[in-house]
Amino acid sequence: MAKGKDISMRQLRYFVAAADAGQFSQAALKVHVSQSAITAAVLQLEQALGVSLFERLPYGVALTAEGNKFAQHARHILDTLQDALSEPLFLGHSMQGVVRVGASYTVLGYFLPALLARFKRSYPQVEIDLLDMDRPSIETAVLSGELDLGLAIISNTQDLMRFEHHVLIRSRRQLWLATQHPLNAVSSITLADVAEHAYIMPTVDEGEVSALRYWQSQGRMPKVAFRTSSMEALRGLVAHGFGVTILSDMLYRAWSLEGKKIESRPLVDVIPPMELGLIWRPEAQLSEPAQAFRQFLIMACAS
DNA sequence: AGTCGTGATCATGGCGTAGT
DNA sequence: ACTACGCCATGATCACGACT
Repeated sequence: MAKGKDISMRQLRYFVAAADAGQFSQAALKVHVSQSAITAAVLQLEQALGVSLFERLPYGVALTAEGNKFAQHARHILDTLQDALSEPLFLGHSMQGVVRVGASYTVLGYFLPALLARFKRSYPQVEIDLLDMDRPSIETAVLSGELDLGLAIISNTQDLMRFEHHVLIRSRRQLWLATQHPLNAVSSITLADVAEHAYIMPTVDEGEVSALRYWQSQGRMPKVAFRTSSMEALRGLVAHGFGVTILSDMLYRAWSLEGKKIESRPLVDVIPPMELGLIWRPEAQLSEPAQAFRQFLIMACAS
């Protein structure tokens, strides 16, 4: 760094885009600049750092070991900046109070923990009183005012008009199956194909009701071999080839508890996505901390 | 003067295809 | 099965312009 060149946020943005895309030209499309701008930014970074960040391949680029490490830092820097820009820090540190939040099982397990940690950093004095409840109980408690906010799979909610709501996440539903499962050899999989094979029915968070809804609308029924409310059991059964299931990407993990691989494949039939959302009482005057938490979730999920 | 972006152009290497 | 060829997408480089 003899010339004392500074590293800019722009360079980091382009670098991360390139690392994500694996191709400079694709990264260029994503950040709306020309390919040469990406090349230049990466070159400048490499010069400033004194290491090569990418291995140049015939088709695209691949991160080097150093590049991979630096990419983690770069992502963290960009995230931190994003947080700083999107969160009202000036209010956050002084704000105090309790927010009563009800969340259903999968929301609690797969969605909330990371977000709660981030919220805590910005609003250290706000306490989130988190309750594990099923969706109908959350809805009743929100309407009666026992809860400030409810977090649930609102694609299951019958009459959403009773609430103010905001959809935080739409998650595509896909087929989960073992690597060696015969369906994995089929190029485009339909519900009719799935109906031929043993099906593992998840019962947690109304999994059965929501599944049967789209099965019935296609005029078919799954061949249910097992029912379980345990996600880990479900993963284990799928990974060992005892059956397949259809669940949202939010819940998907590539490995079962024993470390066996689980594949996920799209279905050609139209299956409604899982919608995770926030509900609150229509005419309720939310407390400041509750408003802050609501706003935080909406902002965090928008990006 | 310095920064950032663009488009034209170049060299490289994989891939498909036609011919043997 | 092998080879030679041309096509194509890729990243690198350069000259130039806009902006501050």
